[in-house]
Amino acid sequence: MRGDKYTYLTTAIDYANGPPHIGHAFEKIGADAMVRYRRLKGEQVRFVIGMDEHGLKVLQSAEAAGVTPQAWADGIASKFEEMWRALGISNDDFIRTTQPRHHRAVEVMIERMQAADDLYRGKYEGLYCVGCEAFKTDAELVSVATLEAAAEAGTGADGVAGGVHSEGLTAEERVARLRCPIHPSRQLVWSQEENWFFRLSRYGERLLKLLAERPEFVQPESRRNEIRRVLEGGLEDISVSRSRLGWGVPWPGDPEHTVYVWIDALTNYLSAVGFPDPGYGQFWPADVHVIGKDITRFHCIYWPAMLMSAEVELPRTVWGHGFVTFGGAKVSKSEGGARVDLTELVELRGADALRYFLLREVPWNGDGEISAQRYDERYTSDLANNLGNLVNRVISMIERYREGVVPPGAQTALDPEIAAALVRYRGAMDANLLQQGAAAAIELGQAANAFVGDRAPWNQAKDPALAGELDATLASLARALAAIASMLFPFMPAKMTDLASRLGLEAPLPLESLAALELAGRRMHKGEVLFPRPQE
RNA sequence: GGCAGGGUAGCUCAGCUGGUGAGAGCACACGAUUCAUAAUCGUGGGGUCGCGGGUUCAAGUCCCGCCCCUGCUACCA
Repeated sequence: MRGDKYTYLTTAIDYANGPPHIGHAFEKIGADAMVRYRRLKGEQVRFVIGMDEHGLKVLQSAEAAGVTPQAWADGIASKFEEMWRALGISNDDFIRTTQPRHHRAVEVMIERMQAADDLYRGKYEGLYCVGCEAFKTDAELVSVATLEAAAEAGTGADGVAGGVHSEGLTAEERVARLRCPIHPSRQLVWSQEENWFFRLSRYGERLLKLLAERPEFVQPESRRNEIRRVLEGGLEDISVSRSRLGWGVPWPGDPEHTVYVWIDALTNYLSAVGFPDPGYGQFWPADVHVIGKDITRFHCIYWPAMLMSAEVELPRTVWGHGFVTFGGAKVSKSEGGARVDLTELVELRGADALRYFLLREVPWNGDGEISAQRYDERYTSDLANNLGNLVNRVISMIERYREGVVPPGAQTALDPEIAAALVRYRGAMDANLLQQGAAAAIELGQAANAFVGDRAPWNQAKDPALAGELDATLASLARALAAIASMLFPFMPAKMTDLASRLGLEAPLPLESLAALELAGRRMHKGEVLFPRPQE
């Protein structure tokens, strides 16, 4: 219907001020599962991940490390790319905001927005921290009273969480009462600078209309309701340039300014597919922007408004996933995730087990809690006992009773269960409910295990008159394993490719081919235990 | 403070527009089985369904009040 249009799926680009942690990984793993599922359905997919490398924090990190900001960004970017390779993330491209192709796209966006008369020079004023060389918002500030309390408690300023409510206070009151937690001894300055502004206020009605006509634009629903509330409250124009910050895309025609984060970072989704060259239409509009729920506003308000202004088609959906918490602590991208070392977690049981665990444990449309104990339990019960053991016992029996070759066999009671599991699986995966998709596969494993008990193939094998029954038992079980290999491939690409090869297949089969699957004649081999039980 | 969502077995959660004895998975106990990774299958114990009122023949399921948790409340990404 859409010709050879690719399915285009993106993740948020990560900010280059620190190494990757589990919050970054959760998002990429989930997005990768969505991508691999779509490929399994036969879609041609473009999957892009990237880095946001401009801005103050990158500059500061680079200075602290004594390197140029570009060198700093290069280092961080390579760490991220290494991690994505280690986790089996199948992105086709890695866009970086310091690349020339991105600068070009940003410039064109600005030119178009300018042509629409949506950009103007205005004054931005607010509390400015001289130490940080940056304006600060309420969310980034603490009150003097809070600092004093912390000092009394002996915890110091480091542990103080930001976040104040200063609406209604005069500039003088704000200066007197609020401090930057990074530079608590310095007074903030009420300052102003001339910036470029985007007439976001023009787009409120059109955005409300967008939500009404295309509710799927913001998913899941809980995120959509939040966005609607913001829109109903009315929009103000936003400043989109900075004059005191050098590290960014120079503002076209006004090189004293650099492009501030919104137009810069969000435009990556276009620059990665070649915008403004006409070929970008092969990929654009994006089918799904996968993002963390904390940045839905930027993707569901700023971004579509910018695209409307520039007369570029809007993405189809924005998916705002939730967060992983570890022992109650948020481990999102912006919180550091210091309590869980991602590299250690990958090494513990391998990338595939981690991918499975996260997506099985944390709903893709909400938050979830993980722990080391939980990982143990989930791995042992789902992967080692249920699935791994099933693979082992089925292939063992085929080797023992049929020389390792799948016999031709009639349908059994298990086959309708395979079909039913596939229906549930597709329903869940099409709705991006990855957790439920994984559950459907494991439930099929449980059904297959129960089926083995019911049929007792070891008894069928003792009576030559039951040879046909035994054939049917083994053939059905083989079909179940092939189905599971495909269903779990988006979650565990390496392990399921391994499983497929043990089943005599080159790779997990496309979903379409599972309906009328015939494996007779395939030679199976058991191999090493697929998911070893944790050693005690 | 306002808005939104949530508080159901030890843990993670299903329970849609009110109605047969309140469920699943994991964990635990017992039984069965031997193809298999001390794995598997079956059975069972265990819950004042946040608290207090109310509507109704009947309420986790509706209404009111309260307590607790989470998210959002716009220019950090």
